[in-house]
Amino acid sequence: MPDIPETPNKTVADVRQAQDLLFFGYRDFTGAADVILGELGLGRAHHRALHFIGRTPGLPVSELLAVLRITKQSLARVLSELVGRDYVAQVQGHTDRRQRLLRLTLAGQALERRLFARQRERLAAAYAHAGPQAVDGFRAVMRAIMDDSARDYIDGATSDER
Amino acid sequence: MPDIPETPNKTVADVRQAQDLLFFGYRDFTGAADVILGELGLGRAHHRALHFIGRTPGLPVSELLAVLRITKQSLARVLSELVGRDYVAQVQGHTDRRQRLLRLTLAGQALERRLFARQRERLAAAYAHAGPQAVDGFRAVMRAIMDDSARDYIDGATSDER
DNA sequence: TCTTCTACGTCAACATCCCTGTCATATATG
DNA sequence: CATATATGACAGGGATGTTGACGTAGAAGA
Repeated sequence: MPDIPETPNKTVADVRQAQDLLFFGYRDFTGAADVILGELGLGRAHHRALHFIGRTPGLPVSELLAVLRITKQSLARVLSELVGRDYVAQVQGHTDRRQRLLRLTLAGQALERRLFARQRERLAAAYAHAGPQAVDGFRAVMRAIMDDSARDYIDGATSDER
Repeated sequence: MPDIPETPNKTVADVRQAQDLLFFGYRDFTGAADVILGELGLGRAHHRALHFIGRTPGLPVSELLAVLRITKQSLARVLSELVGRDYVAQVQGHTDRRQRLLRLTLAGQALERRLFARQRERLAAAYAHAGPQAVDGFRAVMRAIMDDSARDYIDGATSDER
């Protein structure tokens, strides 16, 4: 299998390196919040839900499902626990009353801030170390790696209330 | 809780954005290989093991454990399956015969290349779109985000045989 | 109004991947 | 020989994901 003509060695090395970078970077960035999550008996799935609810207050369940790309049942377990512990509140939609619009409670906001703080420390240090130009490059590459739908979501979703 | 003095809004927005970028970017990059893995009845854990074994042929089990940061039992299941399917070969260490040095078989190399190809397409397009300067920035930021130990590993581990 | 579609919740059953704890074996090392 | 290390294996459990089926409330069109 000659992969030299189609795939220069440089590209191969690039991809291997990118795999490494993404694996370690993602692991250590997300892992920064694990201590707090562990204390509370929560997992990363809870963190992800808190993040996206905090990011877009008032989003309906269906949208959160689409963003996380997990099934309704997987989310239900996580979400019911977050609601049960009073981190997340559900209110009936105004235009469509079938919807349950999700938002963080005050306790949920406080928790998310705690989780956030750990990741903030790490990221702020990394950004400062790499410099603003590198940060722009990081953003450009990460945006280009993800699916179109994810990129659209990031672009469209401001912190607008619904 | 006044977070304005210590944490400017700009930083807060940066961290939120970085969470989004890393979540979607990592998900879609790793997900690129899922189709092939699914066909073979393998999971991402297998892919990670194949990647790091292919990257550093002849590494002992203990080192793979340290890199992946999972327990011996978690790895054992994955590894025994890869060995059973003849994707990975174990050879006794020469200097320390207790060690089982891991390397990919020819079938393992072929599989890893297939998985690799999917991620390569996505990454090559992203790198081309973002440009070389952005790629440098991406690398700098990802390196700065990860733990020191991970950065050391990346720096030290070339594709040297052992 | 009646029918159909949509948004959501829930239950059962199961798969993957991770964990802790314990024990055994082979080999290295002092 | 005693101890430490590298690895393998077993029991049991937990978090997170899956598919499939069913029910209810409400929206939306014929």
